[in-house]
Amino acid sequence: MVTIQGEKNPFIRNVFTLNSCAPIVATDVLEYYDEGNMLQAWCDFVVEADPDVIIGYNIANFDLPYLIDRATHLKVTRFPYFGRMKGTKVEVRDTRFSSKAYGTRENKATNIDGRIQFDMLQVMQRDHRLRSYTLNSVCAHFLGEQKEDVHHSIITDLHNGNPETRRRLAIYCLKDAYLPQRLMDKLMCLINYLEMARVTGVPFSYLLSRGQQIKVISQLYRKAIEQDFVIPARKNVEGMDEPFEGATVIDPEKGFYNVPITTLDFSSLYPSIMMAHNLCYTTLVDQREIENLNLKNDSDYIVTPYQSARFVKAEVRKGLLPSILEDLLSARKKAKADLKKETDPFKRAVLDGRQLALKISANSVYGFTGASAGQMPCLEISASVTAYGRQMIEQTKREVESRFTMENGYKHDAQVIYGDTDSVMVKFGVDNLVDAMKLGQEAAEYVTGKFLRPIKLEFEKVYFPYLLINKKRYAGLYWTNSEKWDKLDTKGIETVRRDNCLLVQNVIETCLRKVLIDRDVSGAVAYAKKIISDLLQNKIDMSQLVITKALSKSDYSAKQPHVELAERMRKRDPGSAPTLGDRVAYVIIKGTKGAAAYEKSEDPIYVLENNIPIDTSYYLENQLSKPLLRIFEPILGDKAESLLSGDHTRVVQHTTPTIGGLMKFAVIVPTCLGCKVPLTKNADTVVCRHCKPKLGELYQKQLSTVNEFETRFARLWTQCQRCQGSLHQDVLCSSRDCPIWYMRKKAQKDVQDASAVLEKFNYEW
DNA sequence: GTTTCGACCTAG
DNA sequence: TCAGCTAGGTCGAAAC
Repeated sequence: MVTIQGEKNPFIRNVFTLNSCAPIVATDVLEYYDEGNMLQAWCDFVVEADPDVIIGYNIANFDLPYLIDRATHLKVTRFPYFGRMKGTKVEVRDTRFSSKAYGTRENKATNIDGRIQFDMLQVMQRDHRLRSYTLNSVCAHFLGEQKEDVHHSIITDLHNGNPETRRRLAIYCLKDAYLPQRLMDKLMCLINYLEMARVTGVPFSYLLSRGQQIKVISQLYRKAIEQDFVIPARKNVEGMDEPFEGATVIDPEKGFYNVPITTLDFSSLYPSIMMAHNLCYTTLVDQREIENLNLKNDSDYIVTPYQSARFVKAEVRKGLLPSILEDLLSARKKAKADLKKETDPFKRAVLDGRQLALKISANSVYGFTGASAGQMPCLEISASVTAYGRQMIEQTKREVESRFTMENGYKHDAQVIYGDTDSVMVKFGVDNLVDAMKLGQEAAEYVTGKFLRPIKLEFEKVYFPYLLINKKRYAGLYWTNSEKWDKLDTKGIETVRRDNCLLVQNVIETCLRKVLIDRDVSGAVAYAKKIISDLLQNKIDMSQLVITKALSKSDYSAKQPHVELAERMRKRDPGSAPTLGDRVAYVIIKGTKGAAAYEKSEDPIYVLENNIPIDTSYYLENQLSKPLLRIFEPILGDKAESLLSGDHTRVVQHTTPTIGGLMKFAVIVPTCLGCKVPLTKNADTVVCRHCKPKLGELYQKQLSTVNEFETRFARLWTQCQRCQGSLHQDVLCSSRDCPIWYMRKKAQKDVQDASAVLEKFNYEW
């Protein structure tokens, strides 16, 4: 039902994992035959166990509100009092959180005073960019194990079944509670969040319910009070919402470089600019103040490149922001030093995450000053920072290109081929790593000398070879020492984007590895051709073709595949349809000729259940071809075109639908049976407005298809989804010939895993 | 048929 | 008192 675990941290008494399915099952185990009694017993148990922290997966938006609702419905009036404040009722309220970084999301918030809630789903969504955030896929990603999802619609059946089905349900519930805890332990989420709360001085709950601003504000308050500053309650400045110019991205010299490309980076560029020039609210001065205080240019204050904004020097008054930044960066330095010493790969990942978090926190100080919708926007600071940054990257380019020349005794003229914000990629013209690194070191030191402390240009890595596709898009083999490369680094291209299908990601990744690591261009071409051929012959697993996109708005102006699908799913089953902020998974199915993509998107599970054919040519033309051409064109030139034509594209296998009526229905839905006009808005009417006057026979036909479909769909839970053989247990097929018989194996393993869990906690059933 | 623009996601 | 920033590529629907 619940798992309780003591934490190493002496301040946390225990951590409590919640899964609201559990009480339902517990009716058997605990002999509370009345659900109301059971809920009350659960509440009493929580009070007795007195947890400091309650964790779970999606507890904030599902389990807690569900329990409260259920108790209200059953009139268990004493239930909502499991917080630590006696007499304070636990209540659920709706909130809406909207941020550019985290997206817009409708949330429920439950107050359980005195107990921390830590929803691992929210943690995962904030800290990790994943394609899917189901417990299943997150665990597969981080723990290498998964549970089969139990569709909510069969939970009641499992419960009302027999001891065996209830046992199965109980195991699911236990795993549901156990996996979030494993996840939390392995990623050290709780510890990292506690540290973040300590560093920034915000209440723990803010870390999951609020954004970056509150953290900066909080640090600002801390520093301000030390120096007897009072922060104005709210600055109501008009015209603060005008945009300001950001960073420079140097025009790339696109192409494939089979020579070492040296990368030079400013470390923490924006924070170091703010520190170097003492930029802060407390150091900004205007003409009147300069006159009143008799300040002198250069010796007392500096003029920045943004509209001649003026700031006093640190000797006159040290700014609050620069000292906050110093704290954050020294903490990061320590994390990085620890990282160097640590050998355990997982702790390394954690330390790496921590230093990244501190870096993000430091960077968001600049973002905070530029947040026009925020509490203390100050364009003088943010725009000065970016203006300095632009000057610096330009100057760096000039310095490198003017010093490393044949005229100055070097073997070649250096050329900056690309740069973004705080980095420059330099082609020194040498053909080996040792020289490229030596020159990089020399250049970094040379350029650093041209700037104020603590601004520092660092040599970190060499790319060799390097494929520069466009601004913010490149790939290269990453070297930090000349003996062995570190990794294949890709930026911006399909391998790191989540809005492509896995097929594209894998093909591009493999081709890049073949080209950049194995130096086998013809092998890469052959591989790409093979995949294209497989795709057109339907040999690619559907899981490779699933595309996911975030549903980020509630009102869209243009039609899109994932938005239309979410709407259709809501009509089928409002309970399991994606909601605002969720990622919608879809595949593109065959439809009428010329139909738009948004008419051909479909839920992968639905497609699997109904054996709907996939539009493979869409995947070739709209998903694979352009990314492939982009990486092969710089290498092969015009010959790259041959990838997309030739014998391998000729063999096209047309799958014939195996379940006629079903198939027809599924494919026909998006268009009118009468005139083939796509049905856009009222797809549930099945016939378009144009045809409506003469429904008659056509409508009847459609209705019977609908009926047939619904009957068969309802039976799917007792039939195998592929071969229609009868299922003796849940979704396990009885026929070994069935193409999805492996599901049985998976499920068996699942039971074994869960049994091990049971044993560990000495549960008896 | 071409251009514009909204949406998504990423780089830094 | 909800909400870090700008630059930029790419895709596909809508507008022309």
